[in-house]
Amino acid sequence: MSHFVLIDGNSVANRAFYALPLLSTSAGLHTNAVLGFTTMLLKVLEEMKPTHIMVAFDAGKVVFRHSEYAEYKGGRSKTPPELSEQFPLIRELLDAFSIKRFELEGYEADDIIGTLTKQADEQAWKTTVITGDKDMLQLVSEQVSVALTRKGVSEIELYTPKEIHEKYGLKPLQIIDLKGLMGDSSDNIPGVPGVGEKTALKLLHEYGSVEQVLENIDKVSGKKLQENLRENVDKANMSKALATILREAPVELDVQETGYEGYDGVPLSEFFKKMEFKSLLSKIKVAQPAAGSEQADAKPFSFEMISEENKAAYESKLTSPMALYIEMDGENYHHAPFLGVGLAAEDTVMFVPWDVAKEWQVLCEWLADPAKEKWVFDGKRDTVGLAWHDFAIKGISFDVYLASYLLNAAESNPTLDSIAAQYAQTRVLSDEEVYGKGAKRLVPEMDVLSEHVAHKAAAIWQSVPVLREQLAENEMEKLLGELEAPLSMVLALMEKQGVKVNSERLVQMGEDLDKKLAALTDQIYELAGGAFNINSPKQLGEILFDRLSLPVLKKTKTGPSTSADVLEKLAPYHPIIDAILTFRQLGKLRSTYIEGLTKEIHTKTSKVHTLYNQATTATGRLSSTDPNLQNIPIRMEEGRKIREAFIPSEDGWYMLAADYSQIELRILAHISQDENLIDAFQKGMDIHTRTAMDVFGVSEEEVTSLMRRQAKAVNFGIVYGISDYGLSQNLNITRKEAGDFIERYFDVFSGVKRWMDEIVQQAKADGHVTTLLNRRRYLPDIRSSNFNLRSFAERTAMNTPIQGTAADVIKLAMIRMQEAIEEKGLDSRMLLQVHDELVFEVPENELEVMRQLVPEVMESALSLNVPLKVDVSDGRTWYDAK
DNA sequence: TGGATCACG
DNA sequence: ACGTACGTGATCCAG
Repeated sequence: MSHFVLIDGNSVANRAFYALPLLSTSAGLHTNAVLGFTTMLLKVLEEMKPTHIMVAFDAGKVVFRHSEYAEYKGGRSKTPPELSEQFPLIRELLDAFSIKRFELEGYEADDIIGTLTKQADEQAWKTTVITGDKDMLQLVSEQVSVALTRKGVSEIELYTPKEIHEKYGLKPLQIIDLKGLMGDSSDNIPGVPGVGEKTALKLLHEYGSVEQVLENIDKVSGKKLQENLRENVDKANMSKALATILREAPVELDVQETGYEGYDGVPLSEFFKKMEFKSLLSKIKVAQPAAGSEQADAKPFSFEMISEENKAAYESKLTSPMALYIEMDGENYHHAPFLGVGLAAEDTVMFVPWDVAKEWQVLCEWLADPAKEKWVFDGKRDTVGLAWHDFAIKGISFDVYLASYLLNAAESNPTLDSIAAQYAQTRVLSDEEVYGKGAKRLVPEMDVLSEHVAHKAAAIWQSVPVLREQLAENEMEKLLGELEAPLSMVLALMEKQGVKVNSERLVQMGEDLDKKLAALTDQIYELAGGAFNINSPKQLGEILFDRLSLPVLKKTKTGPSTSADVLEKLAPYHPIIDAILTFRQLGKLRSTYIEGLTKEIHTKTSKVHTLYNQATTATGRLSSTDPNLQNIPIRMEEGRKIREAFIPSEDGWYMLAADYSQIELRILAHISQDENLIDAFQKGMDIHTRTAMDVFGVSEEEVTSLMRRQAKAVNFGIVYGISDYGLSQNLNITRKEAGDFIERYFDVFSGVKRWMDEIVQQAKADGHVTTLLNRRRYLPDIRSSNFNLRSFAERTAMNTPIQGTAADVIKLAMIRMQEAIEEKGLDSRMLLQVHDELVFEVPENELEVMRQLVPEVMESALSLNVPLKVDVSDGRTWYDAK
């Protein structure tokens, strides 16, 4: 049966460009979009086996829509030169694949594809459209499916009328009405103001089309919505017209000419060589032994199932290096049962059920042998998981999880299926596909499970050389090898060690809170004149703004805001406000920190064992979950008491906390080279007081507490990438006043101003910013013509080098600190990291040593042109280490 | 499941 | 004119 595949070339190239790090050949030619395009093509050819295939491109400047609406696509950022230069290469690529490409002066790829799918419908051909553009869903029919690329281009999601109905409750053609109502900022289609996806869907479910909605405005619920619709009838109609893909373009293409019989490996491998796609070269040889032969496909995947009986025969297969994946039942590796072990090398793939593995002496020795190199996905998970089973693992020499995160921190928490799609030939199913999700989650039968795990191991094996190549290209080998990889082993120790919790203390605090909350609840009901759910912003809003007629100062998408900063302003109007604020505060302590924390206490150890996520944040910081130990209260005294429940795990020991003082501003001083800021730190001054002196032009004695508070807010703003609006919100002053502060700040700290301008310029030129240790963050919106997107990216460009370098520094300090503890044979243990703070438990006889050693190591982690300063303190509980 | 809120740096 | 502070995670409600 025929299968016609139509590819939206511009859309796929764009997606690929922004999803992959900016790779280039040794000659400096950028190739990331080409690589993404290639990966997608190989996948489509293999999985869809098209009999006919074609790629459409936009052509010419004047698209017919422009004459209808001058702003069309006005919101779209200019194509960056790094991408433009790749289009000719993509054309070359298609020629090498012998795939027909097509463009039509004055028309977009959408319109060409729209026209061809109409013909396909008429001829009843099975057709699949590949694109990243959701608008194209309007083309779906019984004959035509649309495959949307996801996660860049590495995954595709197939839509037939059934999926569209399931997701939106709409017929494919109603996608046009959906866009007409909600608009599309990326194409600058305005839509109706105040109507987003939810409202648009509600309206369409009721009335069916834009026209029907407009005819029935009077019946629509919601006064504001009616008003918006009435005032924007023209906009809605125009938006619908703009969103409609043309299906009558003058396309003169004989579909028979797009017939596809596979590619010739010779020109393709030539092209790959030119692009320096070394890893893909091997792949096409396998896929293309003889043109046209049915046997051309890669050899079927196979692996060895290891059992008690046959294991002896595979002892010699445990080589070095080797890829290793440990499958566990669940996310939390402190508890998750082990299911099995996948192993892979050049010509071996094995699966060992855990019951077999744990009794296989040779495997356990291999795991513990530091000379046997292991390539893994998340070595911390393996290390901690195995430690709970009393097994050791040594010799982890490459971690694809960390490598993939460094190459693109925007894709947080990389999964093995997406890594495989980007860097390997083997396809790995997502865990959700194998296990199901939510209540339906189930460990599958052994045959399914073993194959899944075997694929994972094989994918790790194949990914490593590609990842190594790309890390080298981006000069991030040291960042991985000397920072993130050793850090993961330090974090493994900290997580496994855990922190002892005094649960009696928590219970006691919980009982106190229960009493106070009960009293507050009565008081609030009385003041409100009836019972309601205080935790529901909606119900609370009704009480405050309807029944008590308090003024609405701020709104959220769903109604009037009841957030703390608004309530604080309302406090003078009514006594209920203070009661609500206290209720919220205490309620948070009870639910998150008493009940939530108690649930996480490990029954055997009476400790909490957090999970540090090393591959989540865009800036390079860690995050902590289950429980989150990086947001334990400290600012308010009542909350701070929670820290009394965090205690040393050995009798007579102490908690010791050490935090960097003003690390972000010190880093700013270093990277901006601002003389004034450097001077302040070299003189060891209080930085907020010094800022107040300079900004307000007063002497140290004349700085009032208000001036210092305002200067402190300005310093925060500087680190966040300042805006007058943000500062005015924070300080409750006018925008003008905030603007004046900023101006005066930049007068005195002109080096900071210069650096901020430069870093934004640099981000625009490179498309990314970096930290001192060359951690990289891509900022695709930095060239956007959309003010909001661009401003956000600009602030990020200013903040990320600062926050990210601070993360680099403390990570380095943690590695040095663990080394120091081991070298000196100390019993003290590192327990927690809270961004700029490290917490240890320390035996009494090591207190003196640690009070010296910890600040010394932390302050010398990285040498800057201002000193780093660390404050250290200790006590019987975490609370007392203040 | 997404939004609002609030805990931390 | 636009409408925001930077980075996280947990809990609760409502649809």
